[in-house]
Formats: sequence, C-alpha cells, structure tokens
Amino acid sequence: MSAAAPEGYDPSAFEPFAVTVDLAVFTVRESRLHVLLVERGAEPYQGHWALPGGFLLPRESAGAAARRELAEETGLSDDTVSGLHLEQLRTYSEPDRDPRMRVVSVAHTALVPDLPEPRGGGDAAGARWWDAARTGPLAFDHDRILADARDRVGAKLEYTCLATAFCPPHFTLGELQQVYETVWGVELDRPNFRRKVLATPGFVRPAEGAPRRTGGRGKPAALYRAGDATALHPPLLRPEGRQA
Amino acid sequence: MSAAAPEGYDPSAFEPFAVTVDLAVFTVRESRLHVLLVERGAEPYQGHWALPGGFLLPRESAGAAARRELAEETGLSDDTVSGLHLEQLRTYSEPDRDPRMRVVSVAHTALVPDLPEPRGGGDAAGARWWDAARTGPLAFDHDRILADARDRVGAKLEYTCLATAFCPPHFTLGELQQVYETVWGVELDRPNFRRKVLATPGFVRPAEGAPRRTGGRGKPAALYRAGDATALHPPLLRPEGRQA
DNA sequence: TCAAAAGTGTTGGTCATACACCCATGC
DNA sequence: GCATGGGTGTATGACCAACACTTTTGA
Repeated sequence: MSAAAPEGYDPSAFEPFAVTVDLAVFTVRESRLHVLLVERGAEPYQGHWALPGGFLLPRESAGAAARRELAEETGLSDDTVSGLHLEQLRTYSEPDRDPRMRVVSVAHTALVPDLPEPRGGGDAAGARWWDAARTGPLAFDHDRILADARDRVGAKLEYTCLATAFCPPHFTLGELQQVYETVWGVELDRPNFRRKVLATPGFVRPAEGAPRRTGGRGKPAALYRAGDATALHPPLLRPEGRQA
Repeated sequence: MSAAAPEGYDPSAFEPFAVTVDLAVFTVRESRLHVLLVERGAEPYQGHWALPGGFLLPRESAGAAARRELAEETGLSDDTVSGLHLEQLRTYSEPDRDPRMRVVSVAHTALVPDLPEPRGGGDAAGARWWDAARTGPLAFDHDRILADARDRVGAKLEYTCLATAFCPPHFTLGELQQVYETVWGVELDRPNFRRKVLATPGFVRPAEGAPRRTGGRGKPAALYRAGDATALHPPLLRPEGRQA
C-alpha cells in the first residue's frame, strides 16, 4: 500500500482494474498429467482453449473465487471442492495480456484425484481434460501460466506431501508412486520409494481395518490415507536433480 | 479469464478494484535480518509503520511497479535497482484488508545488500530499517505479509543460490555463511559450509585477481562473486529440518 | 605470543541406491 | 505354472556432520 497518498481516497484517481482468477487444475489419469481446459465460446480467442477462471465478486477473496470457479467448472459439490488442494500460483499483470481491458489475474493451481469428465458448465462452450504436455496454443497468456503451474507442481512434489492430493481418499503406495513417476516423467525404484514414504512421519497412514485392493492382477496392496504432514523433510529429490 | 462472458466487455458490470504492490525488502546488517518499513503520514493507520508500496500505473505490470517503488523508497538509481533480486511473493485480496476501498495487493520480496539508510522519499513520513523480528504491529495486513515473506526467504535459501543477493558484489565465504546463520537463526559448521558451497557448480566463483580482504583481524579471506546458478541441487537444509 | 578468522584433512555414521528375493493373486 | 504387482532384506557407496589441525593476520 502506498503510504497515505491522498489519491488513495479517490477512486477516480487511479486506473480501474478488472481482477480475475485463472485455474490450472491438474489430475493424473492413464499415467499422464492432465489439465482441465475450457473452450471459449466468444471473442477474443473464440474457439481457443483456455484455463478456467472468472472475475472476482465484489466481496470475494481470490481464494474464494478460485474455489467457486473450480466447483462450477468441475461440477463437483462445494463440500467436495472445499477438501481439494488449491493454492495460489502467482499473479499475471502484463498490461496487454487481455486485448479488451486491463485485467490482473491471480492464477491458482489445484490438484485433484481422477474425476469424471467435467460437465462444461458456466459460460464455456466445452470443458475437458487434456494431456498437459500436449495442449495446443491457449488463449491469452495461458500457455505461460500452464507452464509455470507444471513447474511448480513438479517442484512441490519434492519437498511437500501433496502428491496425495492426486489420489482418492484411499490409495496404494503403487498409485502414489505412479503420481510421482507421471509428474516427473521418470521411473522410481519401488522398494526405495516405499521406504522413503513410510519413513516420513505423517506422509501417509494405514487405512486401518480396510480390506486390500487389487490393481488388476498381482498381490493386493495395502491401502493408505493422506497423513497430517505437509512438509517433506528431508525432500524426495528427482533423480535428475541429484547430479547438476 | 472467464470464458467469453459478455460482461467481460462492459467495465461497469464488474467491481472496480485498486491494484497495488507491497514490498518486503530484506537485508542483513549487524547479524540481524532487517526489513525496510515506512511510516504512514495519513489515515488510515497514521503513524503506524507499513511495508513500502503503491498503486500500479495504468500501463505497468506488478513487477515493474515493484521495481519503481523499490527505487523510490531506497533512493537507489534505476540501474542499481534493476540488478537487485525481486520476486513475487503472493497476492492478498481479502475484501476488507484496506478500510477505504477494495484493494488487491501483489506482494513482492526483495533481497538487497546492506545499503545506506533510506532517504524516506515519496509520500512516506519516514523510512528506516527495522529488525525483522521486532517490528511492532504494522498497518493493514502487513504483519501477515511480512511473516509470509520471512518464511519464504528462509525456505528459498535452502534450495536456491540467492543468499548471494544479500551480499555485495564481492564477498567472502564467511559473509555468505553469516547470511545463512542470520536468516535461519542457527550456527553452521564453517568447514562443511565451505565445502558445500564450493562443491555446488555456479553458486560462487572466485573473484579472480582480486586481493584478499580482512574482516577485522584474522587471516584475510578469498573474495567471491555470485555465480550463474539459481537452483541448489542438492539443497542446503536447515539443521532443524533434518529431524522432523 | 596470543586471539581470531580462514582454510584443510580425516573419520564415523547415516542414508540412498541398486539389486536379489519372497508373497499373493489372476489366468 | 507363470506373469504381474506388492512387499522385505541387504550391501555397496556416497555424502554429511563433527572435530582436529594448520595458516595468516592484528594487537
């Protein structure tokens, strides 16, 4: 905040901005990182795909707006959405990022388990999951936002426990490992991954009493739930990151 | 961006927001982490101290506004400021964070070497460095922003090379170690710290041909300059972080 | 000659990697 | 039985923390 500039009191003395949120909603399906995109139904960028998002309501924080938009775009209930992982990515404020007017957008990243196909609600012409590595050119500066979001997600898996956000409430360690391998694009050693996860207090806890589940054929795997921990100390580094 | 909502074209259909930047400018002086604060000269929060900041100009990005404000508040030349480390922290958008109107603020963090006292320019009643651990209650939500910024800086030292941003162009390894010890509030083993830094390619490079400098008494230390690397692989973890 | 700070060497423990190997299930 | 995925054991090696020791300056 500017320190007590008189013009602070006069709404006409500063440029009015529109403030929006944009959402990079990721999920892991079929061993690929997917992102939720909506098809624009009007100019500008009509027919292009874009990240979902929308304007802040008059008395709404950016976080609340992001959660509201996430519920609208995914068709999930507010209760379900309130439990999903959603965090601010960064704010994009280049003067010409929207050809219509001055729009400052607070981008957010959401990690969700594999959900049913979105119903494409709201004002979008369509909505679907896209392979995050194979999106065409997106509207506005959304290519950049998406790239930033992918980088952030990859980095966050190293030193936080939020890989579990990609998993359903009960999951196997194999599924959790799949998340890492998919996001990072590498293969991990299963025994070592297992030890690392179980040795980190609060990363996962056994889903006690739950039966075992099969991933097709093979031995049924024990089920786990996400733990209380958020940080991962020491971190779980990407194999490439080790030598650099 | 909302996908082609008609009201996107009509400036009267959405709430006008003011957009500002706030700056958490850190430096290390006298073995304490310091933050630059300005004294507010008018209501609200007259007489309180606050983070420096100000409104975005009509065709200015948040990053450009932050750099401009940083130059104004520190009294440094634009050239000097352009070389300093400045990065976005996060955006604060609670509806009532400013009692006057709806203000969305894009907070930034800057790391600077020990600079001369600020001249308190601009619209502030005063400006000075404060021990970052002993700031009184600040104006607006700036206590929260400052706390977030301190956390971020501490975390960033673990996995990036930007501790050098706190140092002058030529510095000794002892000075670099002081930065870590000050920000983290711990003591580090000098031989191990030294090895770790020198073993990380691109963290520092010798200031070739430069003479040696003394930090008072004791053996003169070799001088180094910041290297090209930004990431720190593997990270340099805080001692506390090891067991958790 | 002593204190203080820079710089080098060494060692022991811990942790990760890379495997080998057993278990349980579907076909 | 055999393929497939879950789960356990283990040894080699890398790395890190701790600390002893030498070097170079100012007083």
